[in-house]
Amino acid sequence: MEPSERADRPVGINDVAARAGVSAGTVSNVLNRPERVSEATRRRVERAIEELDYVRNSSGRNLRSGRSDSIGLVVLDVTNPFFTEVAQGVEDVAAEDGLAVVLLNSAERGDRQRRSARLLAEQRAAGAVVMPVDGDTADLLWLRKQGVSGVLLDRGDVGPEVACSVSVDNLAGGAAAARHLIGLGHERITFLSGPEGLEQCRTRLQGLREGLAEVGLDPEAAVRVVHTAQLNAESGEKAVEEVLAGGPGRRPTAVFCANDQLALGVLKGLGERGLSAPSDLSVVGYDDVATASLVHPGLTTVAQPKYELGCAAMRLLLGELNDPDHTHERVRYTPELVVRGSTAVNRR
Amino acid sequence: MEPSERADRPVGINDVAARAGVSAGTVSNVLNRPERVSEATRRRVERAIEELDYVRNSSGRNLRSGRSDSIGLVVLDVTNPFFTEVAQGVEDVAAEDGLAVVLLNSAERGDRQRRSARLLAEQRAAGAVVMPVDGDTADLLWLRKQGVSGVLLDRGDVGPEVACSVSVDNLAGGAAAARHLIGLGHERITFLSGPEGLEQCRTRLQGLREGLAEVGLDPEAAVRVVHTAQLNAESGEKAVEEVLAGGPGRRPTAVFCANDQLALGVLKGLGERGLSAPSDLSVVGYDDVATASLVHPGLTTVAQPKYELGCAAMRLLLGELNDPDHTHERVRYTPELVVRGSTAVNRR
DNA sequence: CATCGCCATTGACACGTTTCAATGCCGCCT
DNA sequence: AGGCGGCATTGAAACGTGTCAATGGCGATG
Repeated sequence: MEPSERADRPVGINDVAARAGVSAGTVSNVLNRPERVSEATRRRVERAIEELDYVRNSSGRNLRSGRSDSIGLVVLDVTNPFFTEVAQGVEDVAAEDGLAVVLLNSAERGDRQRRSARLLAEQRAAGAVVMPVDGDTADLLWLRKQGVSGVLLDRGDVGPEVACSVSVDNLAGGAAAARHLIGLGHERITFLSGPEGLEQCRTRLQGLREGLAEVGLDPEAAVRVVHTAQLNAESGEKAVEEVLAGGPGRRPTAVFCANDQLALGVLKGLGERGLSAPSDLSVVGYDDVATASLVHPGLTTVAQPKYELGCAAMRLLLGELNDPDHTHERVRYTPELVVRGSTAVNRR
Repeated sequence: MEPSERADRPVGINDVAARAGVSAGTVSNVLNRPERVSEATRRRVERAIEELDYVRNSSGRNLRSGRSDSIGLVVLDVTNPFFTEVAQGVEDVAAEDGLAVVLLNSAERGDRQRRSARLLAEQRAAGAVVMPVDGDTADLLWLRKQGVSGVLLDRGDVGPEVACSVSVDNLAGGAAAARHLIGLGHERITFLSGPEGLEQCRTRLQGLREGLAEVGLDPEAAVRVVHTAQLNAESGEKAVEEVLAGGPGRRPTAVFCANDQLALGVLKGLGERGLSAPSDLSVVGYDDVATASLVHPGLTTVAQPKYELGCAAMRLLLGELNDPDHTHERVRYTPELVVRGSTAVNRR
């Protein structure tokens, strides 16, 4: 057996150069600007690369260029299908330009978001797509100050003078839910919200109220708000009791949840009490995650274009990276109501 | 306003050194071995770091050390909650040791798995946790040859002489499902499998057969296999027709699905035909994803310790990274059946 | 035949960090 | 007082790559 590996020292560009009988610079050219090197030597170099199993060292490369060729995607909860679908969109578009995507999970925690931002800055990431915790854009701005272009996605808000952003019109989403429920004759609606202070929830609630006001209903009287600790199914399930109990007025005939996860929890909670949607309570969710169409009855929900959201964000980022004098853009989608079985006309 | 940023050249360790009136080496020491530097200078350096907003460049650091401090996690489908829960486990354990996790999505495609492996090799990742596409461990082995320690997770198989691995006993899982269904009086069972050739599916099926044989039933007569194109809900929904049609014998009274996603699709498909589990068909899934407990009826399923799987894999990897003379281990979990409403005694 | 220009290739340097042997300083012991 | 040990700090080298001005060879042109 021949000594195929002369030493355990990793093989570098110089080893390849030696083997092919050329200089290191030429090898680098073969890798990065193949057109500048003659056919013959290019083949010799390529063979050497293959024979030595050379893989280039991106530390060296990035050090030299001052920039890495991967972008970061900071997501609020890898476990939530909404975010992973967004991630798909980002990945697919990034792949078109040969950029690698590093998926980072802030788990809705400010400290982890900060850690992620630091990591990306240390790696001199080419860019970042950030869905900020609690709409806290400080880390995004810090990243930009460090020279890492960042795009804001889905939450939070910054002026178009500082960064690109992609969002969905939560006001319109809330209003769409309102119109749907009104059309079915519901006039006492509970809004099941997440933790207090989430801008996202507040806006959807406001949309709901405005939708009610549109047809002359008094939002204050018609809607009651219940807060939960987290935007997940468990919280939704626990909240059922409080939702059903009703407010100072009567028991509600419909509930509009800030989130599909919450809504799914509510559906489960109803089942456990021998009740069900829509006969005992009409239920509307928000997001249209895959599960929404799998449960029975299907969940009526305000659908967000998740995949497109990711694509759009990545496109904006690419635009900023490639175009030297780029001007920030704001892309805003309008959500669409998807009607399934969890809502029906009010019979009370 | 003072010129807070003298130039747009990024600030490096030398700028910090100059500002603090020390050498670059000392700054490096403050960062990496603070105990070697005197209290006074340490504070001076820390102040300079803060004032200049210095963040260290990991390219330089990694170049010097020959190794990066992040590990890669190659996952089959970011969209599937099973994998994201595993990812959580990996992340949490990695965080204990200050390692960053780069989540890469192979999307069940061999070429993307290869690309991911290449990326990790180029970055000289500290290690990798790989869930191989089709059990194809070639890329894992290649990574190891490149000096990147890799742990095998959930699928595929390599001897303990080449790498650590973590898996769940699919044979036992299949048998558990079998015993449950037999106990309920089912004797004609359809196994709803994924694409042909998936080792994972084959083993679960074999477990099912062995479970039946245990009580003297003829596996060949009792179980029929239906293949789907993908392991997702859509495929499951489409397969309902074929499942219900039954084989050369009678129509089945129960279906055991290779995957919760498939099972959820089946439940939906039944509903669309005015049928339901468990009265028309008992349904058993595999994985116990969150949705399994949210649908109505709840999905009886073979639960895998997803989070623990991720933790275990990362622990093994850490062990290999820290212990110079490390010997590979094989960790194997036993799944547990979770009984919910989608299965009942056979009344036919 | 001499000169010019073109093209492929080279060689050296820069990127930002870590490491390690060498330096200088101070206090302690004899 | 002189010498020695310990400790904080320094300076230079090294990591692997990309870039760019300089080099050398070759063919074409006058």
